[in-house]
Amino acid sequence: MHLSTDDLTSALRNEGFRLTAARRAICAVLAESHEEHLSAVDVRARAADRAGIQIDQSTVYRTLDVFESLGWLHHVHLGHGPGIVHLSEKTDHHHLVCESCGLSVDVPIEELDDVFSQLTERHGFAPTSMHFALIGTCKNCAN
Amino acid sequence: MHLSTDDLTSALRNEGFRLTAARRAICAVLAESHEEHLSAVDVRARAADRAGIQIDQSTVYRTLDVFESLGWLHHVHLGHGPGIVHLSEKTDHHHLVCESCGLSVDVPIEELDDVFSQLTERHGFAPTSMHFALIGTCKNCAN
DNA sequence: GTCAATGCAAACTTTTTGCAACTCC
DNA sequence: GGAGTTGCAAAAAGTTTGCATTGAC
Repeated sequence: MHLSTDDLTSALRNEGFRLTAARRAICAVLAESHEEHLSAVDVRARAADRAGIQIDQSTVYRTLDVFESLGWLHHVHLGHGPGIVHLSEKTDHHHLVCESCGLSVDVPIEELDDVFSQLTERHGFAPTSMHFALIGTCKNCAN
Repeated sequence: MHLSTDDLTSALRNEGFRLTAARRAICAVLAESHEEHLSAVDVRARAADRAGIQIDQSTVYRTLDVFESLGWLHHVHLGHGPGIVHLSEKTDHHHLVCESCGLSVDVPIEELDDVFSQLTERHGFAPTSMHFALIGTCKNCAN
């Protein structure tokens, strides 16, 4: 169900990219970051730590770019500050961020189908990308 | 209906802030930027131009911060790049940005009431801030 | 005269880029 | 061996901050 590190590394190879220690480590971090919100900086720290090597931040950005251009990865913005990365295979979801407590809730995109198709009907606009979070107030903070 | 430059400047004074040439010019630019999407850099350029004085970018940021902390102004993100500013009095609206052509459509928040209250019912989450645009595909680009 | 506001320069954060050195295939 | 990758250093973009000077009231 979830992509493994090997899935990612061999897919990279299949696409004609070279496998380096840095890339292997980054693949591993992404494969393991199931529900986490990791920034590129986080990815670098973890990958370097995990593989016991040093990896430059620019290498991470470049590798994430490769993944993103292959459509395997997306980055989203939950607020100001760094974007966070997501393997695309993870169930597509929108991010709802509570402006009061900062809590971030993932809502599977299917659950927004009705909501979004209303938008499309009324405004001819079909939301396609969950690139920016929706900011609001969560249940707890509403009380 | 719309706030005038004088509304803004005298409101500033009433709040105990000092009126400077820079602030007057910035107020004028904001009051006149009805449906436009101006960044802080745009505001600086226009205000300086309009008043025939030089205004530092940091002054603009500081003044916009004052307005924002008074709740008179919001800044929103339509995509990567600079945030854009809005007087709060302008009808509240959400921004729909077409990822294909870049077109940005403003949707009055009332028209999203149904859509958003569904979200609240189902996910206990009430969207309150239009801080980030919704990214998708517009009618034209869908064809 | 005081204190808020400004300009200027410098720092900051996140991300991108140029380039020589390296190393994967 | 040769092209794809890397690290390093520097730049870029947007925004924030420190501080001495200015100017509003």
